[in-house]
Amino acid sequence: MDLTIAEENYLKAIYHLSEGGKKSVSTNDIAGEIQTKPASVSDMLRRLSEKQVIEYRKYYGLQITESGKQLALQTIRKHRLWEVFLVDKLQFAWDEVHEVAEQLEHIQSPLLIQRLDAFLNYPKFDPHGDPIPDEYGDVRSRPRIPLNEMNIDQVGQIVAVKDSSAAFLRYLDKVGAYIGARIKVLDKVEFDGSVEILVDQKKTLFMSKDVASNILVVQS
Amino acid sequence: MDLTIAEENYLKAIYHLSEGGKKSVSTNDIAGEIQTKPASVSDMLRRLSEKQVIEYRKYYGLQITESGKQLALQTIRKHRLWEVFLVDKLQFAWDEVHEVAEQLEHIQSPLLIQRLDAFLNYPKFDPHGDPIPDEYGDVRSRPRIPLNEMNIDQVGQIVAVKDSSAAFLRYLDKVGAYIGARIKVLDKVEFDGSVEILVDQKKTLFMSKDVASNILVVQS
DNA sequence: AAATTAAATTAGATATATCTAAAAAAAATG
DNA sequence: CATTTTTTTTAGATATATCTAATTTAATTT
Repeated sequence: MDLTIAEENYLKAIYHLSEGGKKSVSTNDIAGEIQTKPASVSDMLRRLSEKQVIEYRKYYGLQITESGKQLALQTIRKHRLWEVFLVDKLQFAWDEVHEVAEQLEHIQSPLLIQRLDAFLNYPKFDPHGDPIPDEYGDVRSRPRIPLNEMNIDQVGQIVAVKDSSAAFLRYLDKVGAYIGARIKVLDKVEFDGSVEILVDQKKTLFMSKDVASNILVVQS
Repeated sequence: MDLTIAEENYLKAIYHLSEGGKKSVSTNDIAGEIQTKPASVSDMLRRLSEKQVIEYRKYYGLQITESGKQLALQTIRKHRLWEVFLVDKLQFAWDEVHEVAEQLEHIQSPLLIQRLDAFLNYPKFDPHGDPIPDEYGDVRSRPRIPLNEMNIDQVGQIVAVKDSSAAFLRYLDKVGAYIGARIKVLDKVEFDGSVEILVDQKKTLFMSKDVASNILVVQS
């Protein structure tokens, strides 16, 4: 079962929305994620359903099938491997890689991905800290919590951001926070939820609850 | 002026056929090169003409424009850089790279190609010995002649093949001829044009005129 | 529960890219 | 130079992917 590029993009969006905790994925949600109109989504859902990568009942809802999930995971695997390549080998900044990886993820060649994986030394996480599924679609993710849910004096490591808009990524870069940074919570302000953290045992940083809740960490 | 992937492929084929020595490029030639039907070619020629990458007069013929040539050269540049990447970095064999490079050549990101070029150390030739155009479309190619046109006792180096079909490439590999091999012409048979060559000062090889005329060499 | 609002789908259009079959133009042949 | 053959183009169909506008279904409100 081969998917077109558009179908791959829809399926990836559906997978992300399904995993995003939401109970059901709506046509509007998908339209928002893909930057398209609900009418186009309805059309595509019918096609994806015919290809059996989703189960779909009109006006009711949809569910991604096991084979659909596997296909989505392989696309995600390719996307994240290419991101590692761009950052590690071609000196891209971690907030510049998304668009190019969106194109590269659709290249079809199992051998290419196998070799790329080896060339990059089998990375387990992409430059944003997101886990890279293996060739069987298995993801070994560490438990991650929003920074604002850590307690005072706890230490951990930034592993990802929820909102990966270029604007937010640039903001993080500017204040000196980055994926992989080791942090310690120095203080939490009760009434507004803002936090004060120590980055790499050197720099003190103050951030609003809005910002802190967008940063995901693993505790150590 | 942005081209679709199909348009890029047609334009590249037209460029190759134009450079291939032939005085005029026919609809049938293009259909053969692209693996499509003449009717589809006619349609596409109209579109390429509208986008001003070719000049086209129905039933008469076509000419690639300067801007068309530049676009084709950039696609070829990308294709060949990716081939170098696949062979040098990912251990692909030189007869395995074409299909994947056909996909990778359509990735749009000037920065990516700039960085890839640097990462590969600004290669001037691809794994088949074909020259890589620079970012301005300039190609510095060495004078190349078919192997069967060399004279007895002359020495040189294999730099490319005319017919790069997988079958032919595998044949070459099998007999021990490869891009970069240093050769010396030991004998030429007048009546059938076949040649006997010494490869890397070790191995003696006998080949028909058909094979020899498909192998391009630079003399030294 | 009827009326209103929101969400989702269908109908119909457009654009790309392809095909087969038919028609037109150019080239080759007797 | 008229006829045949080849080449090329057009006409009409199909498939993908998208849109706007209209319709249908579901959810919400009164």
